[in-house]
Amino acid sequence: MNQEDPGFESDHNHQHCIAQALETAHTLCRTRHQRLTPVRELVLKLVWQNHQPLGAYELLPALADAGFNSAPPTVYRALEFLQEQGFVHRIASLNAYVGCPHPERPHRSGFLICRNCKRAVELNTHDVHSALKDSAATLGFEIEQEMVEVVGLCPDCRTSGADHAQ
Amino acid sequence: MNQEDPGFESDHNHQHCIAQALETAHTLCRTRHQRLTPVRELVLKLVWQNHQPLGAYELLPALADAGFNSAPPTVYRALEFLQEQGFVHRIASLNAYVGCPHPERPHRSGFLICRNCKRAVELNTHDVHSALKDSAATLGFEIEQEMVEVVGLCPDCRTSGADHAQ
DNA sequence: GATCATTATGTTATACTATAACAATCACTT
DNA sequence: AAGTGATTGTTATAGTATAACATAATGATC
Ligand SMILES: [Zn+2]
Ligand SMILES: [Zn+2]
Ligand SMILES: [Zn+2]
Ligand SMILES: [Zn+2]
Repeated sequence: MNQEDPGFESDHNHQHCIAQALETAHTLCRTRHQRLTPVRELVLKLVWQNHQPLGAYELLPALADAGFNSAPPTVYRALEFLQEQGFVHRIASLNAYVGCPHPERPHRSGFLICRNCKRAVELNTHDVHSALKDSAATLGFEIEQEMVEVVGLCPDCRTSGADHAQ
Repeated sequence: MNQEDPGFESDHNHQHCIAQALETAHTLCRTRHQRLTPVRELVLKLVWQNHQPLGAYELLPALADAGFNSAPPTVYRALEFLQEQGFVHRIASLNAYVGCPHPERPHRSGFLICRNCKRAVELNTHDVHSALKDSAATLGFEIEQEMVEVVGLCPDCRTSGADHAQ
């Protein structure tokens, strides 16, 4: 969303993304008097392993490997907490979860999702929100949450000729 | 989306909405050489029974009553056809389906969804799309589909004091 | 430190949503 | 009438998410 965010640039140092996300989460939890417990931290780390949204059930094996209970409620509870804190977003059209690069302030999330490589990049939705607010105001509707999920082809997949029909 | 669409006005003649939707569907199917079979027509009618999105499994009892097979594939196939023809939209955040008032031309759908009365109103997403296109262009992303789902309070539910926290 | 209330996790079961696979039937063309 | 493709019936299963209750860990209070 900011200039320094990697977007769809595939050659960034992703270990840095992960380390940064974990550190931010720790800091925010401390100031918010919330607990980033081991299982929550692990789920956050797993969600951040790459920029592709992960389904809840894809996380369970790794939880089992780490010695945690790996029944669905465990991962869903962790994901619920992480969402409440703004550390991850749920992508409804994929039933999947992805790390948020800017959890320090709550925001309306929007995503560009590549149908080929499956990466999802969070979008600055300022202008989209303005447009939505106007439309909603016309109808007298009071916005509380927005979900914007755009599917298409990322720059890498366009140039690599992956633009065959889905 | 157009001026004459009811939006959140609850006192419109909804039988007219239904009749209109069915007639439009019949006409479009004829020109498109598609078949609006009895089960498809029934599902379309059921989805249009009100302006609240309906889950697939909520349609099954009515299918059984009408003498159709009421196993899930029946309704999912009908919904798939109706979506392909643009007669209904799926709302991903609700796992639910709602009739489209303007199936005559394909369009990117957006919805305002009231968290209190559960009604969903389709939105003109022209300005939203413009904003999205700009953001996407900056990142080199090629848009193919857009999903915009906004949750909040409709005018009726705001004035009737239903604006307690969810 | 012991007590207590609160929060978090473990565990089992189940609800909800959607599709796979194959058989039977229907509709249209030849 | 026969053949072909589309549609529907049927059974089974995959995939996603939560309910309910037991147990354990945490943090505040005495
Ligand atoms: Zn990264
Ligand atoms: Zn891609
Ligand atoms: Zn209506
Ligand atoms: Zn309402």
